[in-house]
Amino acid sequence: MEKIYDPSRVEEKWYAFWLRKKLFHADPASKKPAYSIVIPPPNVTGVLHMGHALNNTIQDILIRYKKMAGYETLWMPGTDHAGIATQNVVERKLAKEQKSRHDLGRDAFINEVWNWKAVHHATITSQLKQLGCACDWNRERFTMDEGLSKVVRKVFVDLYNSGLIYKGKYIINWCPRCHTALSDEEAEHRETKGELYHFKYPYADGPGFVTVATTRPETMLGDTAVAVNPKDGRYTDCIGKMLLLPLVERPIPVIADDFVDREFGTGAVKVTPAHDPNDFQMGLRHGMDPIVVMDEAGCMAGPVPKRYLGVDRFSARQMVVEELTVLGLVEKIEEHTHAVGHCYRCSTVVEPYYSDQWFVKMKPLAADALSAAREDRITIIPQRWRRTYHEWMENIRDWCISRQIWWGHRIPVWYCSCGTTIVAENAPRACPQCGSTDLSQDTDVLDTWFSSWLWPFSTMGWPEDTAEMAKFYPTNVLATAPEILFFWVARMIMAGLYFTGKVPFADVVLHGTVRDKSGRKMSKSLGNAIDPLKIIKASGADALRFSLIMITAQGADVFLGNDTFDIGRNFANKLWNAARFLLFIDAPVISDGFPPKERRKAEDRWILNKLQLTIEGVTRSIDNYRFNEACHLLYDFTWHEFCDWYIEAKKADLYQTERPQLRSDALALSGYLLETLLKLLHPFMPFITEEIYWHLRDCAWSPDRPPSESIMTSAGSFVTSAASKGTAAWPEKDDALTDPVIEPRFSLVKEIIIALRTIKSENNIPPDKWGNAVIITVDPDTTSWLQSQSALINRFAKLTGTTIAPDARKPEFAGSAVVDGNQLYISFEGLIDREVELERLTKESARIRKLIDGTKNRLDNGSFVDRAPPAVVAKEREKLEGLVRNLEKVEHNLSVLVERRKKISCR
RNA sequence: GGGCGCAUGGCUUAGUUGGUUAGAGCGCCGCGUUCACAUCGCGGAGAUCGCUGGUUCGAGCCCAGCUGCGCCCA
Repeated sequence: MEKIYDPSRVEEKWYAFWLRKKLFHADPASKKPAYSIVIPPPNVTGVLHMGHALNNTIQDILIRYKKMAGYETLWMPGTDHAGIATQNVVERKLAKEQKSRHDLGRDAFINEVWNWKAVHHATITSQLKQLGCACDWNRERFTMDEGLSKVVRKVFVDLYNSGLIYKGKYIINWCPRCHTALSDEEAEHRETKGELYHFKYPYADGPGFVTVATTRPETMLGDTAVAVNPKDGRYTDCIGKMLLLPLVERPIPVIADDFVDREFGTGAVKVTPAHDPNDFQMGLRHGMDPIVVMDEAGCMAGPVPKRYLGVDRFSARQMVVEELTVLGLVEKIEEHTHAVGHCYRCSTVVEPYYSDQWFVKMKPLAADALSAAREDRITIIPQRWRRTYHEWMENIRDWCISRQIWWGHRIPVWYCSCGTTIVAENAPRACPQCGSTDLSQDTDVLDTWFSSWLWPFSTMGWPEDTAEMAKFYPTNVLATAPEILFFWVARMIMAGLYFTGKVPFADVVLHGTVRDKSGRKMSKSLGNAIDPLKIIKASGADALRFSLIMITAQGADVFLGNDTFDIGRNFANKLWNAARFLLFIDAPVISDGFPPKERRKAEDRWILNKLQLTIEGVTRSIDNYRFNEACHLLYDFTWHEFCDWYIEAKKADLYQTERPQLRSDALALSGYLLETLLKLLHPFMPFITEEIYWHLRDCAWSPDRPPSESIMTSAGSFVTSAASKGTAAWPEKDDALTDPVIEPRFSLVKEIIIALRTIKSENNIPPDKWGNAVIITVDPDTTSWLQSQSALINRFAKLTGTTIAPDARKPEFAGSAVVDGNQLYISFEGLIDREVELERLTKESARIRKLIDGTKNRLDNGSFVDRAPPAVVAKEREKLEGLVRNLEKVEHNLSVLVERRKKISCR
């Protein structure tokens, strides 16, 4: 074993081993209880980023933990065709060759995307493997594979036949760059600085004008009215009058509508039904036909003055303002900040656009999904997101599912020249009405989420009654980011309930967003992304995973810097070296098995008790999805208990050769502790734990264990059956090894050691300098207890000896401390610095006084004594007693120092 | 405009039903390397828990208001 752990030498080997052993393969025929997760499918042409790393590590922890705990686990992997994003990527590639998708034609273009997919698909999946993900790769799915495509068509037809899918002309979000409609969720609203323009619209017949305020001058070319609030006294007289729309010279009426906000601008707004969602609604209420004045590229078109034709919408805005200025119709221009929709794929400003699209009626679907959450048939973690989910469900709007792109599931609708619309799973041969074979399929494709929302059951073979559906559906957990709560999670719940009658998962675990140190979202375009693969290369997947999970509080955002991953790297190295040390004790032979109770020493009892608490805590934390808590427990136990105290304490037994049994016991205990620890750590750090476990198995400790067994499936303990519990690989708390009595006793020893070390350190006495300590104990029980631990104290505090007695003589001049009433003294000839000691003790005395004051105040308060639970009061009294006792002794030591100083200065 | 969340040492933070001497990691200071690990060990300094008020015997934790920041939806 190398002195420094090198993950690059072991990770690949173990992943291959797991695959070879088919450890990730789920068997639907298994008798074990099922536990399943479907992966949030990453974009098929994407690359692994930190968000994926966090998301998939969480899933992997759950899967490995449950597998070890005896479940038949399925982690369903797969990828998403990501319609717009993937099409954009391939179009960009074509653009470099001076080609457009139209040059290729639809079929050739789609072919091109499939080729691209074939090349890049391996990237993301191999990266998930590098991360260590225990996915069942034999079941890997793709949203556009044959089976899933069939499900998409079936679902479309079903919803259409049930009246839940319809086609119609409505205003939708249009991306002029991607040339497609977007759903409301895909239009991101961003606060944008702009201007509020005040334009005068003159009356058609006579003098005067109405001033309207708008943020989008270019749309005025499509105005069909000006609206005011009927309750707005300023405009009462204008209602019903006609205005002459400037530039276009079209007469438009002044209408009254409650929707108009009297406070906004001038209280009069222009109405453009074809280019604003609110105006569209107003248009419907007042029977106005929308006038479309832009084309699909966002350039002015339709019934606009000729000079505007083909002008880009933002240039048109300038033109309109300039021309109205010339006409003297601009009253004023104010700065104005408002929310502007941007395409979530390309950030282009979205155009509200009136066009023919397909929609899903959401209200009927939402009702069930809402009650599922209300009735806790589904749990959202952390809980605070529940409300967000409820609110979205309650105010749900219809879902625009048609996209004017080529890459995706083509809408299964055919039109006949006779006017008949045919909605069918498979292409019809002829029109059922007229028999014509001259049919053309709808050119649009479906929103990618229209396949994603079926993911939890389409991947398992629905609508067939597959073994997978029976065993693994519904799934247990969905782990994802809150950003796609609406896009995906809510819709999956709706689809699950509607099509399978079941919520698709019991728990939704929402984790935070990965950010850089200054709080900005990590993104390629910002250039602040940390590449998880670089981290894996440098420090290993285990270091990446452990660091990430350790610093990620449940549901909270994560802030990553370049040094963040040192946590996991250093921890892995610590673990490695602890194991290396134990395995280094040459030819470890366990002659006598796991030591029975009477052979266990204080440190053994203490660490075994701590281990049981750790098993319990880690298990509970994972069950509650508090992964960082589990990491902290494991980190602290491994480093600050197992390594810092236990192994150090055990060195005495391990290095000696006189008494083989002591050595054997120490090895058996250490072996048991280490293997249990490795198992608890395995879900977080799969590679290094498997590697060390293999080293353990490979030595004399495990004569009966084949080295081919994985830590994931290795039940019980190989050290000895005495300490093994359960039949699963995941450790269970063993009540025979808990020992609550030892904890305070061992803590006292630790505190005394720390106090002695502090005296030495503060007085600048080199740690290797040996000396004698005196402990004046507080009672007989403590005396005998500490006496039994004197060897440990001497070794840890690096002392030649310690005198422990209730009436021990205290040294003439010494460094001192008080721990639980026990007085500690170390006298180093001429080395104790009086001033240092004076300062230390003064500080200590002040600290205790402060605590005493607080405690006294509480106890002097009559109502506290009367009203607080007696146990709390008793505890306070006890605390006060102890503090007073300590203070007296500290004060005494202090006074001795002061006296000495006086004497010296008198001389 | 509506909703949600956050504010704890220099930095990042834990603190799950109110009673702990408020923990940790990084950074900092001092000492230390034959005997697992310098990706290390030992010790130390550093926090009136954003502000104001309230509930309570008792508030980092509960309530209200304020300030600042973030997110979501209009």
